[in-house]
Amino acid sequence: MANLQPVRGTRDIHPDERQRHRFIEETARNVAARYGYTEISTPIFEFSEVFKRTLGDTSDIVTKEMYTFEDKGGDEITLRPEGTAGVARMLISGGLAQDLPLKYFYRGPMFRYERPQKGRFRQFHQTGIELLGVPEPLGDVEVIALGASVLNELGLLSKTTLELNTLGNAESRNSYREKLIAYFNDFRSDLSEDSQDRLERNPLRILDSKDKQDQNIVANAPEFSESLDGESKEFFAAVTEGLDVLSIAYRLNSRLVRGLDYYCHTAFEFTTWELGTQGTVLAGGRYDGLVGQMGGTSTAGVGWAAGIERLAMLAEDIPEEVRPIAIIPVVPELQDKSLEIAQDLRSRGFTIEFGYRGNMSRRLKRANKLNAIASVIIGPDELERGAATVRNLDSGDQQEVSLEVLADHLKQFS
RNA sequence: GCGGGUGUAGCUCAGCUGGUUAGAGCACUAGAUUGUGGAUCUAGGGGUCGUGGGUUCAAAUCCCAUCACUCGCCCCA
Repeated sequence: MANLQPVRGTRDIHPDERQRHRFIEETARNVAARYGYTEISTPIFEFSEVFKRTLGDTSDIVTKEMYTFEDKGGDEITLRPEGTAGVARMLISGGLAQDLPLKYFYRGPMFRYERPQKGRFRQFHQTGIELLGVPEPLGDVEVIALGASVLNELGLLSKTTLELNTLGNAESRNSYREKLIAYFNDFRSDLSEDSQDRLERNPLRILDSKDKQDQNIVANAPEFSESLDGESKEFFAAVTEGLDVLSIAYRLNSRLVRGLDYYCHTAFEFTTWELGTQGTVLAGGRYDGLVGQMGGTSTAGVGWAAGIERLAMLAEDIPEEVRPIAIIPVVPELQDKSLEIAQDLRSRGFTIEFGYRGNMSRRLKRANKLNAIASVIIGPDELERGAATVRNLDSGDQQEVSLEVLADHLKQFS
């Protein structure tokens, strides 16, 4: 514990930023609700197996990014690095396969042991949706449309590009994989060190390498589209058609691949150019193989996850917190009376700040700093007449108001 | 895990090639203003110069290590 700093890659979220996060979460939750998605939450840790079995042994998440530890009972536990595996596990352990289709929304912290960077943390937050039990391309369309709606409501759709690709079904993907390996093997020694490694573990990854030399080699690599079989092509065509119907703009990107093993068919990413290298803001795809791989009855799935920190960095029009009304006793003897009034107003739904100490001037200063919209000044003179002074802190106008109608009068400020 | 940059007050930073008690603006506290905030003026509090070691008569300043942050690679939301 060095100097009471938070653990690397974790941080405190102060009120202003938490407000931004909450706005994003609530927007996503509301939009998802309109599509019929209801909120769930799964534990933030699971048996390590849950992630190992589903994410694939070759993914970086499993090989180097998991927060794994043994608990006191000797079980191997992992803090969740993403949300989908937990939802799939929930489907199986809850016996929910008979209630398909299911539509879930979730939000919460995720954990990855990575080197922190802009827009990347060891504890970060995602919000996401999962659509289970819909093998039709209409599911992909709905999921992408929902993602676009969320970005739109956040005012961020214009700052992003939707990139779209298909990984085809399992057969198509395997045959493409073989063609790629054959192709890249001829250039093996010319590939970057990273890509030589990828050739063993995850050849599709070479396609989006940022190395110049790699890109030259990739330029002539076989195209995915040539390996797609009839079913895969048809599926993808239906997805793009649906997006066209909804006028959702996309850019086909045959180099877009996914790090996680369970994806098939549709893969998509909403990317921004405003966050430097961590530009992916909302991404997902279809994962029909996941539930089966985990040991449940094979169930179709599509979904996405969005990074809340990243969205928060982009979002501009965050609604401000409710502005309080300050109650200010003019003399110490009126503290109790003021407290009663404050309590009464709070019970009626008003947001009330009660300065704790100091003379009137001091309390007004404090009210101003709290961005109070008005103050109710409780003074002996008015009180004799059963009234208080209400001051509008934006305009400076003030007037005497009978205590009986105080609450009604204050409604103009909420 | 790998490479580059940065670390001085709560915040933004100044402090030249080492030289006495380390500075500014903003913020904070108090007063001018014993029934009126946002402006102004005055006074005040606050810093182991990230941490540890080294060089030196002398280190915020030079060297090494370490930690944190940051940008990029890997990977990803």
